[in-house]
Amino acid sequence: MPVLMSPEIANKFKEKWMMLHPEDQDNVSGSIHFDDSLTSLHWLQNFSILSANPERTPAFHPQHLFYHKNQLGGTDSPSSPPAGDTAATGMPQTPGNPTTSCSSLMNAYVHQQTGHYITAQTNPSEEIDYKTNRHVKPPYSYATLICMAMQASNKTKITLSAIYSWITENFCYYRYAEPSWQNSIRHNLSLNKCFMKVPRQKDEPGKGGFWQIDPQYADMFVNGVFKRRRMPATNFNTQRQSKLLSSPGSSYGSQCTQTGMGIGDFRGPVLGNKRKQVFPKRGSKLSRISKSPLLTTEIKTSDVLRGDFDLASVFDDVLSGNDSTFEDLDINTALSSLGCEMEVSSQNQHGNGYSNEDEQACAYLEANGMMGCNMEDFHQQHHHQHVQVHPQYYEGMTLFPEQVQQQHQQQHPWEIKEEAHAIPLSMDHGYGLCEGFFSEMQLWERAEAYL
DNA sequence: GTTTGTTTAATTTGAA
DNA sequence: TTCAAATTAAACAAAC
Repeated sequence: MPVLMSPEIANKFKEKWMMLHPEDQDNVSGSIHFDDSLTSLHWLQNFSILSANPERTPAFHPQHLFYHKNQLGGTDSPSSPPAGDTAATGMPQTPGNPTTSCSSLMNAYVHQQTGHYITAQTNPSEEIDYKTNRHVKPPYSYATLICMAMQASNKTKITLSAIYSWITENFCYYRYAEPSWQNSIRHNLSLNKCFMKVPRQKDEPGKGGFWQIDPQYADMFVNGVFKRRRMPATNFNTQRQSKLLSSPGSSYGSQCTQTGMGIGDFRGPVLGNKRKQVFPKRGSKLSRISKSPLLTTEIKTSDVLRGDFDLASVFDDVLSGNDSTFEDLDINTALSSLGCEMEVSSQNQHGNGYSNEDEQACAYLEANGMMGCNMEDFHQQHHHQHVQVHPQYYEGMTLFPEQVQQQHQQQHPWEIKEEAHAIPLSMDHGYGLCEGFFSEMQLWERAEAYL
């Protein structure tokens, strides 16, 4: 049985569970009881879902509803879009913008196709299959597509032609579209700071170089979704910039000031409507590694702020009976993983956690950049924690810095100047981090949907 | 000649 | 409404 604390929640949850799993009735009437002392969710009720900024909601995974893993030549391919990717331009947005709230996503994410909307909850089978539908432009930005291709390739670098191939293989639209999109891809690779070119070795045959995601900006690609557009300048960058600017040797501050460090942070600021190159171009692309904010700034961040653990998915799993057991819903264990007993990766050994939401958001973003670990490894090593993790989350999910290090060593030749160090976190710190984390993920709002 | 890569410019779109 | 991200188009050069 799940261990839920708040009696009301527990009872509601129990009712719902019993509707779905009447076979467990015996257990309930038996000796098993709701442990009210160890895994209380009372604290959840203190979180303000109103204050949570959906734009910065790190933990919600729309793939949960829409991102299916198909197999095509060993690569991942999407069907319907991660709604968090609002980078779509070819795809008409719904009046109720799917990015505006988690609950709207949860309850009635709608996708427009040929003039009518699809409600995922009511009829998920109507998801658009972009792999076969040549008429609907995938609602992914080019940057997202590039990242998808890179990620699907399971290699650290990928050629332009491979990017083309992956896109055409997995998105029918581009198979028949005018080839101008390839120009846009190239343009994106060149202009987008997130991508860096890896020159081909002299003895390496072939045309052109390789491309990879600049680890400095890897945080922009989360769970297959390229974060989009500017952060609110006032609540994201202000403190961060002051810190970064005061950080010796870091040029990050001057850069992020330009655009708020949103994804698609193209090189050079925009003056009026014209872009003007200010930063060192081409030649400096490869040298950016050394000035990565991920590697030079003081806060290496909290894993708990990563947000890739989607507690709601656990609810989903349990309620859908998707190979889950009640043990899988051991919220307490999950919370332990997230903070209450967690270790925090931080460069700043003297850090006291995060003083406000901005810091948390920044830390979260930076954490993402460091978190490229293979979740299968993670799951194997931490299965004892009873945290059921959706397979589709594996790719981007990381909770433990050692996996990051391992991953970097194994798969990413990216230069890591400084390694994150795990430091013990006190309960107070952990609680505070938990609070920040969950206020961001609007967990309560999601959990409420089940009650 | 084709592909790849860079750059500029204009336009569209979305968030604040 | 404004600003900036994202897209689109195009020109050009270098490499294959």
